[in-house]
Amino acid sequence: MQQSIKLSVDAVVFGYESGTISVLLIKRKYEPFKGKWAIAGGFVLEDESLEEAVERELKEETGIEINYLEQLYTFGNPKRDPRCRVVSVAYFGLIKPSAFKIFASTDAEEVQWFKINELPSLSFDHEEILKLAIARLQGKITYEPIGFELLDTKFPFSDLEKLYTTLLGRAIDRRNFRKKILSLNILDELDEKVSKGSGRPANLFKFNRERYFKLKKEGIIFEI
Amino acid sequence: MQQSIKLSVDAVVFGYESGTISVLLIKRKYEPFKGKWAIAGGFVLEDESLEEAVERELKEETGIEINYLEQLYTFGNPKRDPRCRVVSVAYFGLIKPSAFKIFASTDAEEVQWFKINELPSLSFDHEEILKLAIARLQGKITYEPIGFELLDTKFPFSDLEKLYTTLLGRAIDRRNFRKKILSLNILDELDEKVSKGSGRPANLFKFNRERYFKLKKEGIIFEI
DNA sequence: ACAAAAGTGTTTTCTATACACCCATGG
DNA sequence: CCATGGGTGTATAGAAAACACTTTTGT
Repeated sequence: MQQSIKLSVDAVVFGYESGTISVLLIKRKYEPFKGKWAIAGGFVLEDESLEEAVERELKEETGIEINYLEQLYTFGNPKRDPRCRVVSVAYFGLIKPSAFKIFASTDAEEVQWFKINELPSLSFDHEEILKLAIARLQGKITYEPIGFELLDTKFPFSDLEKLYTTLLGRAIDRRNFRKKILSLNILDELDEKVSKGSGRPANLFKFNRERYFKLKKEGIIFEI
Repeated sequence: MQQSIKLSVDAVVFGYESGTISVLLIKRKYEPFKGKWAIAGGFVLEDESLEEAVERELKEETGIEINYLEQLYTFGNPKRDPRCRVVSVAYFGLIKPSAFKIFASTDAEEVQWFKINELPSLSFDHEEILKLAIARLQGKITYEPIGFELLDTKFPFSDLEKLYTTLLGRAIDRRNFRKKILSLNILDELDEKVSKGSGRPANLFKFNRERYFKLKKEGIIFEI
């Protein structure tokens, strides 16, 4: 049996900054879909693992290096690529946009952050992939803590609150939220304050790595 | 770039009968791992979707047709197959063993149900795949109802209770469990009884398809 | 009558939710 | 002194958990 299916990886990278969730997209330099936006990705090399492939492609096409990536889903519709049969393993990542300078190279003509409610039309079946990724992101916050990968190392509590508000798409009770999060014991309160121009300066917190990842593994039932 | 990665699908099929969870395995007819046990699977054909491929392979190798299959994870370690680079998309299925006659054919020399705590050593990285599948099965019951695919159409309530006890690996409170499940409104009580030799005969129930799948889609938070 | 499995309610405890005022700073 | 965002406690309602006896059948 001669099989000639190609294998690619794609990465949906989410970033969070000042109250909005964005996705990193590239503008394709070559056909098919030349000039159209797409999520970053490319073919897997023969001797690299899938994770190595996503990380390499992300680096090549956008300049970012990411430390949180998880497998999302594998898309194998025979017609998803007009050229030939391409099966794509999609990944899902979270970063702080401020931590990296994005720049286009290789297959990308341009790289840009798009707010998730202001997305352009996309190449291939990337809209479907993105839709699934967004659903997963929203689902995640109900069973594990989120934030470590998206916030600065030191942050005022309101940043975390705003992140959750944004992800949930609705207001949350500040007092109950604080109670809940603090009871999880994943934050360490620092002896530092930060002022945002006006108002009372906020205490800074940082995630306690160890307890954060422990809780993430165990899983929580998280009702906000 | 000339890529020669092969793509396969594998299916972990779980069955439940009289208090034990089993997995369907095949004994390999050819090298590599000839004579060793493995989960069913095989290469994806060029013009079929991944789902079509799993269903075909399952039918060919074991004789079963399954109506509940979901994608589990894609395994892409470069060394997972000794012959060449093979990336495998693993699926996860549930059936009632009683509903099908299993029989070996094509690549399988033998097909057999194995209790999940009495597994033989497996080919390739199939132990890893199975481990993940078991974890997923256990995780599933916390956020959606389980049972429709695993139990007979008519069953006494104690069957469902035993299924949960088995999946959770611990005892549960019968009264609270019954209250919880009945309040979900996914069961219809029948006007039939069944006796198991001794003891009071049990009322039979069946799943209400519509409400079961509706709830499955919505998701539940399920604490037993 | 007894062994074996089915069926059934109430109380207690915990957790989620709703809700409003004071505090610290900058201008 | 006022505008702005930060920080805090209590009361109520609802859900989960703990818990034991009665019923129906076969032998």
